[in-house]
Amino acid sequence: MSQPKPLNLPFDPIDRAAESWRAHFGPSAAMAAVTSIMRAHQILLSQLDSLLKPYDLTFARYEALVLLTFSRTGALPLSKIGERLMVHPTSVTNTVDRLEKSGFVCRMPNPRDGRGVLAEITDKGRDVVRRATADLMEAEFGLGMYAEDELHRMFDQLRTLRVAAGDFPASSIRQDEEHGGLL
Amino acid sequence: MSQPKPLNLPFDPIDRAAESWRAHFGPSAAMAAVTSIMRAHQILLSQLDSLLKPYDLTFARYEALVLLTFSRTGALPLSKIGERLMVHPTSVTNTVDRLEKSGFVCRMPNPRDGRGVLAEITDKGRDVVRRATADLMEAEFGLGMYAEDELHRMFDQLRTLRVAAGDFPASSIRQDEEHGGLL
DNA sequence: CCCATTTCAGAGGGACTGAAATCC
DNA sequence: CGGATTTCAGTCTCTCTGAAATGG
Repeated sequence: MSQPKPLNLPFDPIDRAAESWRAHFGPSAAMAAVTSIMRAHQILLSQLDSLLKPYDLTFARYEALVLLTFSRTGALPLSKIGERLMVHPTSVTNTVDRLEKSGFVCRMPNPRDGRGVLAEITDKGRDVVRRATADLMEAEFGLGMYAEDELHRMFDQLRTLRVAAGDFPASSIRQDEEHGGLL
Repeated sequence: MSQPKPLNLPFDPIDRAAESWRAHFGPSAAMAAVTSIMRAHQILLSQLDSLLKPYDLTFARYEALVLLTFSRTGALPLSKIGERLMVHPTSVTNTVDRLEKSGFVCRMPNPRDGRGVLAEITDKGRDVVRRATADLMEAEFGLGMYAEDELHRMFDQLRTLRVAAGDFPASSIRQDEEHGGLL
């Protein structure tokens, strides 16, 4: 990932593909939607990663570091990190390896479970989170073209997909988190 | 990528992260939205890729093959493929390499430009597209939990991001493609 | 000569499998 | 013992950079 590349086509490539799709296979709103999500992901990830590059971070590593910032003691078992960030155990090991090499975390034995390992954020790690977060919020996470209520609607809309995928039960959704209405 | 993994948390990890974010850095709807897009991408890609795996295809390779199906002659210059699919030239070479090894396309010299190379879809390629497409439409591209108007709104909403990223000009958007209203 | 197209070599990140070690 | 946690080795796909070859 580097630049989001301007692309600068004279037309919408996804819309054009959707038209061809309609002609060949019949209408499929899902095809246009899924392709849009793929492209949105690519745009956002490349913007965020190039923003974080000067800090020797990727978005995945930044997320892990922020999670540690949020924890009371600044330390979490790797298994907990994987659960919260929804990534594979071996990916957590890899992420923590890189963060450790950068000096942002250090591994500690888990005093409450001899099997476990804690990743603990260092002062250097807390500092880099502060500076990187300021940059990300300034850049509005690459979503500055949306009003706040649009962002809430996007969150609500995509949550339907996450619930259907079995991430968590719909029953756990808090009432005041519903933004799809007339707000 | 393999399974979308049930995850089965008792709570929404993104919502929980958003709450912590609010407490530490102040409210940021953008953070929750961008994390949702990341997770949605992960869920959809793993579902589609595991669906396409029996056909020796990934979603990226499938997209290229479909693009060739849509072309009049069944052949396109690699540069055109990269432009339409929004991928790097070297990624196109890689994609076509794999499709060629699977026997789904073959490389031909471009009769209209000695520098160029055409990727031409084979009969075997057309056949695999037919079968894979049937599977994908049956699975509704992993978006079967949404009504059609919701999918249209999602497309419209994400198009704003793609326009802002410079993919194509807003002025090229066709009027009858607007679904954000009262449809 | 400059530019476009494509390929190749190499690096990087992320995600996965399977096997092993360690400890509950 | 079974089960959980973590690591390691290895594979895979995609993406990018830089350099080269070819031809408009």
